Amino acid sequence: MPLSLYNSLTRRKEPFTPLSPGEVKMYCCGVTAYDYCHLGHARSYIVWDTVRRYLMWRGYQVRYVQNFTDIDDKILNRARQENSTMQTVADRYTQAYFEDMARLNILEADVYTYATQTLDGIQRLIRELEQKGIAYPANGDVYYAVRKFDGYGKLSGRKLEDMQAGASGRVTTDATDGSIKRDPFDFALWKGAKPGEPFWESPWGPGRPGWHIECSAMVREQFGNTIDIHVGGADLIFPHHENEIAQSEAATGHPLSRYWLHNGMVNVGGEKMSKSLGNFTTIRALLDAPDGPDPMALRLFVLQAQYRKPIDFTDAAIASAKNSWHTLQEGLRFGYTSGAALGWTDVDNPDFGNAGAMRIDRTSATVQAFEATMDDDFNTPGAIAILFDLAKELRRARNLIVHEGQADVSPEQLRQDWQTLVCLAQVLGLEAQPETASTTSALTDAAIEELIAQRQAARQAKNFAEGDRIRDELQAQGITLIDKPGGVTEWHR
RNA sequence: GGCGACAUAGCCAAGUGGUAAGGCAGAGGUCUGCAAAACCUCCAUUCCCCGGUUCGAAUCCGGGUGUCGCCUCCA
Repeated sequence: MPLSLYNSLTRRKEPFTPLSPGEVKMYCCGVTAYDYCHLGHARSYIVWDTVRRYLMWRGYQVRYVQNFTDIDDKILNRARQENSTMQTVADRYTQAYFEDMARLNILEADVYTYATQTLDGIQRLIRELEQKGIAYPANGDVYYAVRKFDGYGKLSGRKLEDMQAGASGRVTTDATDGSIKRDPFDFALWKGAKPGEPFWESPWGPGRPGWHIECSAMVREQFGNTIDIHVGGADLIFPHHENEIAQSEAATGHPLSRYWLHNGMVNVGGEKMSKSLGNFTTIRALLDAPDGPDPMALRLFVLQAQYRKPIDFTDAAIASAKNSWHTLQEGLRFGYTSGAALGWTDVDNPDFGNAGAMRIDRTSATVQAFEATMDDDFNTPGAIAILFDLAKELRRARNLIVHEGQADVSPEQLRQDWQTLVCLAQVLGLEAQPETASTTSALTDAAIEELIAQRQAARQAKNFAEGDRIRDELQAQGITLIDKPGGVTEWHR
């Protein structure tokens, strides 16, 4: 069964066939580096990271390019506020971006592009558009004449006439924004620098590029005329991606991208999370909160909804994701917690638990079901349900081993299940680290046994308060006690 | 006003013609001094509403209602 994905350009699901067999050229619109990333950004990059991972799992060689917009009015405003420079501000938030994404287990792009490093390509593109009569200079600015491009509106499904007619109340103010545009929908390719603003020299005078042109130039520089998949937030469809298409296709005469994928928004109380509404939570604020979720729980929160649908960010949703992650995590740690008890001989191997080193049966019913689900436009909620089946099976086995001494499934079968879980989870970017010493206790086994004996004595003396105190003390150090019939107390870390 | 989505249990969420996955929360039972952990079991006769097509619809068609996004920077 082929991988099919929903193409915003055609507004339907289509089978995926790349330009060159086995290779995928993928471009993702990145952030404007003027502030810390919020959960909307988190969702977008988690989703595209997952798509990329799945394509790789499916055997495609993926070349993934993402940009940083480091020239922009908002960065400029920020720099002015702090009496700093655009570059300083952009560098700071670019660095923060890398930190946040690493925590969310988002793979680094093959190439990161920066507006400040693409000036030549940008100017070349603008010049071509100018030569073709599609761009026109005006007072140091350069604008794109949208009416010169027949396909304008094909991605967002709108017509200039409709926008003009309907937008009467909102765009009329355009008439006062200088009136140097020939049409209110024309957009800036180049902005002339006002006194005191940073600038780059150009054939049209000193200035800086408009926002949309950088992506067109970057894609062309990195990939050529046409790529396979162009992704970004749904809020970029218009005008950003529409304008990218207009710029690139008018210049090259070729389709910019064969498939356009867009992720749904993160909502708060039913409204889009955004800077302008002020209802945003940054990734780091959420993760660093006293009772904040594990980054993997956040990842799970995002992937438990289909990527095109809106998701509502609420405390309850995060709490649910935390608990869900706990279950998955237990399953993922199965090899570390129970492998030795099952007689697995390679638990001390450096590669033990490493998905990349595992061999699993890709024809198994479980893997086939996972692929069939993911093939349907990256149905991660369905895929996660499969992960839960495996994780619960493993958790059950682990508990049987802890409580009864042995599981009711063969070590070989458990090995296969565990490896399948680890590998499939990794495709979704969900990974659990083995419990480290810091999360468990520094107590020696002997010390623990001694405390348990003390508790046993207290309980026999009906001094339950003391007994419970010892139990709580051990629990606080990550030691769980299990009182079994017959006065026997077992424990595990 | 234009364009586009979506509406499934207390909450989140799959499922696009064959009789409702999964997660969270909750309930009961076993066990316990009480717990915890664990194990077992239960938890939508029904998919926003009204019509229609069909042997059969959450799924298709028509109409309605509601919510959201985009039309300005936005992941």
